[in-house]
Amino acid sequence: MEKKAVLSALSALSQETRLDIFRLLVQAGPEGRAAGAIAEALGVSPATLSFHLTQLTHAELIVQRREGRSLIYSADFDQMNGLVGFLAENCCGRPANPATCAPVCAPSPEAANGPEKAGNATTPLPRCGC
Amino acid sequence: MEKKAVLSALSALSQETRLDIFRLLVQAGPEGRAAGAIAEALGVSPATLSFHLTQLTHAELIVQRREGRSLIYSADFDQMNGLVGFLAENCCGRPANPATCAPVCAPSPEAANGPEKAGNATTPLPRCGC
DNA sequence: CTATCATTTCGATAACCGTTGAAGCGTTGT
DNA sequence: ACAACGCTTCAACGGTTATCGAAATGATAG
Repeated sequence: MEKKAVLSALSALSQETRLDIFRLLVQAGPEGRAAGAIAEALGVSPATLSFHLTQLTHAELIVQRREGRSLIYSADFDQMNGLVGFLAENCCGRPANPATCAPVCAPSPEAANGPEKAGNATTPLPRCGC
Repeated sequence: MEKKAVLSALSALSQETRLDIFRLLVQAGPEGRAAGAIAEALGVSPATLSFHLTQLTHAELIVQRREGRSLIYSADFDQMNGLVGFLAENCCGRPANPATCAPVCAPSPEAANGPEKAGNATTPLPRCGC
């Protein structure tokens, strides 16, 4: 993923309404949601929503398709993954130090279910090679 | 990680100079870099750099410490991880669909070394529970 | 204690961003 | 063909942000 693309993705997500939209679509999965449904769910005016959807689309974070007279938007998961990869790239320099960069490279335990010990570095961490 | 914190982190990173600074510090690891060294490495004026370092510090993405007459800045890896976790939270709704959200939850193969098949969903993916 | 060095703060300017109401465009149903 | 509907585009405004030179701060070294 190129720096320019990452920058526009971060720029797009750095706005509360757009972050809400994106997260809503991430949680909605590939089925996505109609523009009107998003507007209602988040309580924003159609004009404002359209503006933000354009921004997110231009940042290539979401994708549009037509269904009847509605426009359905859904998250672009590949792009989202590329973003994370870019930030963690070459983390902790070389040689890598598992003790410090492990949290970045390994999925967070709190996102799965309960909090656990984060220090079980038994398996290598694929993202940065720690 | 709270939405407000995520928002200010994204906002801080959505600016080219700050993204450069942060990535430089991510790659520098816990040792960090002096403000002057960062300014030289990125070719920005001291005043401008200081402004951006303040922004990143206020977003809690980086941390400051003193060493001799220099101020050393380093990335806050916990915060970075929290950011990623927040974006992927509850991805693809319930029930989760591994086929579509796997790329988000699993570390990207391109960041490790060479590109591989991304579809080997043999083990469960901890971040979103797919 | 003074000089020097690294970094920050100040003040001002120009560019960018988010929001809104009104108007426009394409699609559906009668 | 016409009216209703969903959504987007337009034009304009108020607020925020990035950048710079100059001056101030804080810490070290001699």
